[in-house]
Amino acid sequence: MGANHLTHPFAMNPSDTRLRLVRAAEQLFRTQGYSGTGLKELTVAAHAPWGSLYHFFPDGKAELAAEATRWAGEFYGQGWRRAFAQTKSPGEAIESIFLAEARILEGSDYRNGCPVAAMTLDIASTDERLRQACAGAFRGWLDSLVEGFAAHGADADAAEALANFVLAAIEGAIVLSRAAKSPAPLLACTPLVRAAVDQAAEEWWKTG
Amino acid sequence: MGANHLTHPFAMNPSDTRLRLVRAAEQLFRTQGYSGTGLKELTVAAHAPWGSLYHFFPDGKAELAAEATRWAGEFYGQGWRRAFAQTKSPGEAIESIFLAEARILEGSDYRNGCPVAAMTLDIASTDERLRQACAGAFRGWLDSLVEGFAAHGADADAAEALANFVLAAIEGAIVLSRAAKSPAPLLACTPLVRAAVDQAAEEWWKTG
DNA sequence: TCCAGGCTAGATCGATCCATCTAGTCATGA
DNA sequence: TCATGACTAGATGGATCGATCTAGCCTGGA
Repeated sequence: MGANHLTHPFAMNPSDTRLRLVRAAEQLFRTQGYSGTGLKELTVAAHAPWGSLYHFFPDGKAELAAEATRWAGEFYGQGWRRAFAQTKSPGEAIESIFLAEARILEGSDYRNGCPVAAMTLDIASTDERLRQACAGAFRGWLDSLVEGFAAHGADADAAEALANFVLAAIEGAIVLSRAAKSPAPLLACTPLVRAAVDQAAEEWWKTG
Repeated sequence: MGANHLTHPFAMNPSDTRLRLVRAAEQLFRTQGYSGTGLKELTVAAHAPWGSLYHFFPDGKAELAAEATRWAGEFYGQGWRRAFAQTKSPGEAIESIFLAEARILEGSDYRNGCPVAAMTLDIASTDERLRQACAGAFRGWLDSLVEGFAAHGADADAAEALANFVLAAIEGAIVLSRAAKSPAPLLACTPLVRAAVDQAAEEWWKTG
């Protein structure tokens, strides 16, 4: 194994076992849901020993799921912020986000949907703590969208409404594409969502 | 088997135990997902004896789920067709569908989401037969929307794309509202989706 | 050199899962 | 009246669930 008596600043840091658990959780929950994923299966996928799971997450499955949700929230939020930074218009940014999602789906044989949506439909009604974790992740994504819109002159209310609309369209289109095992629903939505965003942006431009 | 020299038209009909099982399945799957729902719990909710479950659905949970999905598909599809029949414009119909969904969520403390979406995220990657059942239900809903749009002069391609867009927005908005335990996301989407539909309808009117 | 503790490793527990099986009830029609 | 089969009823099996627990490894610091 890792015989590193490292002098390293990361010596007593989150061993990468912990990170592997979180990433395996995110990966499995997004494909099979929360209840559909067993912890045994999860530790095997993470190449982590069973005992480590309860070492890092004493509260068990729910705590791990909350962490995976938080992790996914930050990860995708950053990607979306990058999409806005690398494009010239909000519409362009949204389109790139949709197309990126289509690639993720195709590349995973339509398995890798949204981990937060999967968790929400699975346990939002059952586990209040996890419901809040999901709500927090969605809120983070909404914020990244609102930020992007505001940077192009949108006022707060309009940006919030448009962000909800865009996020809903993405989440829903992912579900449809997974069921259909085809990128068609996602791709069909893309130009329509983009048109709505472009139109809104034009409005901000005029009134701003 | 089909020994129906029946005096009674309902002689060999689904006893209502079967229907109760299907409805309980639809209800529980939509709130807790497929994997998150136990058959024991389900039979209790349906006031059905355990043995009846495997009498009516010899292939067990998956067969019951497929039937529940089909049932939900037809049930909601009819509701949507009614929405088009009772309104004057496609935009109005879509708005009424969104608002009806908001009422369902509020009335169930944000438990009753979409049963088909829940099934999709839970087992679309695992059980091909159930994935197809989900795809079929979504296809039925898309058809009911396409029909409604076509009745107002939309051409086939435009109607299909718009239907995908509308259905995705509904499904996604439901997820967001469930996570937030608030009708806000759904209500924020409504006017934006309606605007897109109204705009498309105006286009059909001009070109038609 | 030796200790403390972060971490690994897996045995094991009771609960619950889905499915099967047997036995019994009841209505129907010959 | 009696046989048939649809349906009810629940005990039971075998697998798997999440969680707990003990034992031991390994490393960095005393």
